Amino acid sequence: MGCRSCEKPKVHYRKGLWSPEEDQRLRDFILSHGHGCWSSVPAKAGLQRNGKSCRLRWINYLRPGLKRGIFSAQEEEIVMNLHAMLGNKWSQIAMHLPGRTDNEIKNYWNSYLKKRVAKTEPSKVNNSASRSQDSMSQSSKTRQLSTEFNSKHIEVVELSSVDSGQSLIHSNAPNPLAKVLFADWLSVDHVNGQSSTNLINGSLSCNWDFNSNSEESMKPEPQANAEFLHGFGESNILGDFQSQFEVSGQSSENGLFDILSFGDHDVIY
DNA sequence: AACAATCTCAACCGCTTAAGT
DNA sequence: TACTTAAGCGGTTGAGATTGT
Repeated sequence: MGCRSCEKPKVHYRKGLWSPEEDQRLRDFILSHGHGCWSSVPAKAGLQRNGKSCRLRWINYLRPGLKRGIFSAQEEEIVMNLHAMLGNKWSQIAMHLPGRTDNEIKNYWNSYLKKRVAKTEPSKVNNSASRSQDSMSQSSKTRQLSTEFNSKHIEVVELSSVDSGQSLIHSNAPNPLAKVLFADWLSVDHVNGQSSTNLINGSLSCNWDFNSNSEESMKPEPQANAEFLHGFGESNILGDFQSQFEVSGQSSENGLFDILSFGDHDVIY
């Protein structure tokens, strides 16, 4: 992973909250060039931030596909159930909540859900995260997690391997390209038949049906597609990717595009 | 109205892991 | 094989907002 091309200029990095200008610079840069090596992004984008800060800002705030706003009851339930099974594995929990970041889930848990759960079932909370549970009950519990977001179906990956400490994500040799691709867009990287995204002959298809009564379900920004997929330009992934989605020319005020709708919670960029 | 307490959430920190040299 | 470095993750912090007194 070492990246020789990454310069390390001795600059005094800015800290603290990001200004709208910084956001715009970072967003513009990544959408047109991709992030590549994060440590080189600040210099190239003209930002006085370190790469880590840029990466975090992108992932938690600027990245297309992020769903902001309050958690739905279904999302809450998913978080609580997954936390009961996984503990503080926020990134794994986030995989099952498209558009939510691990940071967001973590904050939501710490500020709200933890207290709520503690109030309702104190004894259960104390034990749940650290102790393995009956695998059969976990399995059935997991199936209950197949959740509908206001009639829009999301199938949650089965968690039957949690007891043994195995990865939550079923790995039927997923294509790493597709994995990165979707992880970048949506933090969803379970790319097998159990999940909502499928890998077919090296290309990526999307079966999400969050919004079956509209055409808004998946609309990656067209120009960003090509540039955003840094390092993937020579594969056929891009073409496949583009062909899978109906590309909309509609843009929002800030120059980005509607990507997803989740029931009542439309995501606007 | 003023202050304190509490809450929220963006961002930082430090550690671990993976991969390049 | 050891070293280096980027990326990822979870814990923590702190500023601003909100609520209570």
